[in-house]
Amino acid sequence: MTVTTRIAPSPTGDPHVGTAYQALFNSVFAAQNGGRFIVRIEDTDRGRYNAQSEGRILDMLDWLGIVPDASPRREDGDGPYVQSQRADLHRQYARQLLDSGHAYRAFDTPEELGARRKAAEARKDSYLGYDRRDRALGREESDARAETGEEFVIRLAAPLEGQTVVKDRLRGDVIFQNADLDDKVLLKRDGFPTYHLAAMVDDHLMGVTHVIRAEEWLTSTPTHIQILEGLGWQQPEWIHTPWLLSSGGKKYSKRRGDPSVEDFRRMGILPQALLNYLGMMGWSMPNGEEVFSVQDMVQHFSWERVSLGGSTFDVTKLRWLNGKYLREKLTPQEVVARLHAYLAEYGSDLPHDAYFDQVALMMTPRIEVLSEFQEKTPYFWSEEYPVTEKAAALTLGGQDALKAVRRRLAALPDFAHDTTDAALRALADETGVKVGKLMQPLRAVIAGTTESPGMFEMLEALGKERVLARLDRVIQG
RNA sequence: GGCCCCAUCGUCUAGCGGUUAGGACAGCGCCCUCUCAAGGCGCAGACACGGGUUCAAGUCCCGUUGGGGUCACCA
Repeated sequence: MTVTTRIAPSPTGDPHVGTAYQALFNSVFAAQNGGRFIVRIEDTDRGRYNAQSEGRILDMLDWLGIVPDASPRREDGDGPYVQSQRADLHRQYARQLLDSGHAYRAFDTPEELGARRKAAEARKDSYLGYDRRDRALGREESDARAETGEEFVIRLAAPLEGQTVVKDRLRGDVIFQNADLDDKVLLKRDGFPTYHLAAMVDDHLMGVTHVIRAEEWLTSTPTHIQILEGLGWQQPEWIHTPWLLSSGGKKYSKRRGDPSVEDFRRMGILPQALLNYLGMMGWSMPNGEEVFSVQDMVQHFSWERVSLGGSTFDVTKLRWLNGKYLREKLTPQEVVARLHAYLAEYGSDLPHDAYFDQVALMMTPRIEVLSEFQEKTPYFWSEEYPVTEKAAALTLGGQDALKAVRRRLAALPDFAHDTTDAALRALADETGVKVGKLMQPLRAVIAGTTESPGMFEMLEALGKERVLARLDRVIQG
């Protein structure tokens, strides 16, 4: 049986980092086993459905470079991969469960249920599930009431005694007492299945062999097992992955203000770096290496190396890792190409020429994320660049040095790195001042700031004409 | 509240009975240096607690505490 894994995101809003996390582990495990990884959109909650969301989730996967073997954009014989289009199938199996006695109709209205639940909470009942009152209804009565058009849901007739054991790959046997469980809704009044039914039906029909999902699903797994048993289907392997948390120790969530994948993209995080970072959340390479590719992960992945405590997402470390990719993992050509494409995507019209490459290369060790590039380089793109207070003071106080420097630079045949280097050092030597005393005012003038790339590469890039003009603009007398 | 999961530096983690408890990010210091970075070197920093088991426990067992999840006609 070929290994098949899946993610089943709900199209309710922004593409979630958790979805990317699950996509990573699911796709890596499938790839390692020569299996298939599929994406199924779970849109059975018509109330929370968001039309744009599906496309954005699929776009996110594209951007990350995670290619599903099947998805709504890549249908094969086992689809459709959009759950709402499979509702007939779900109804059919709900019916089968009903007929085999593994499920029953419940006619309680949502209002009744809500009231009873409130009462149970008020009584401080430990059992807050469905009280199973319609489970006692005879089939004839149930059929008759349904016949008259009375609305109902179909609930699982879960076993009342004994236990259900979840054989979790990561946690071992997790034992649930059936008495603690309740009869979950399988088919809602609107005729759509709940996640519980739909996911199990689809997973089975799509040949999913390993259900790899977040830990929050662990407690509903007994229900899933019971549905599978009711249908007479084989269980997949269950694997519940650890939590992704945000700084407060709470679940990582866009709603709490944590960045979405699109936010990271906008920030100028590389997809490789994001994937790498996600990979080290809860998993580590056997050799301890922290910088690794998806291919490395495919090669070395094992559940044994997954740690179970939740991991707190640290944007600072992600940024460091992203900088590492910029400096060490990407070739200079790749960096300039990525950077230019990024800037173009967000509205910049800088031409991609040799000058751009030159500036990009000298800035590479000085930025961690792509969005920092333009903020830190205004003086390369215009004669009107901001001047910091410190730089202004340096310009004012360094007039003598600036005059001397201007004279010396003006006499140079060209502004090649080595030429200006030799000239300024010679000037410092001759006048007996430290070379820094010359360079800091110069830097303040040509960059408007005291922080910049190396002086000589900067001079070479800017060129003689622009540099002298900038000096002339500030030299007084 | 019931049930379930989890627990090593601030953070991500290594450790799978015997270690001076290792690495990375962040922090701090030094070096390099024309500034800022990058880079190099170093400092500081953790086994939640209590019982067992064992010659030996961060590692195994139990309990406590703490954190999280779940108990929706949401996924």
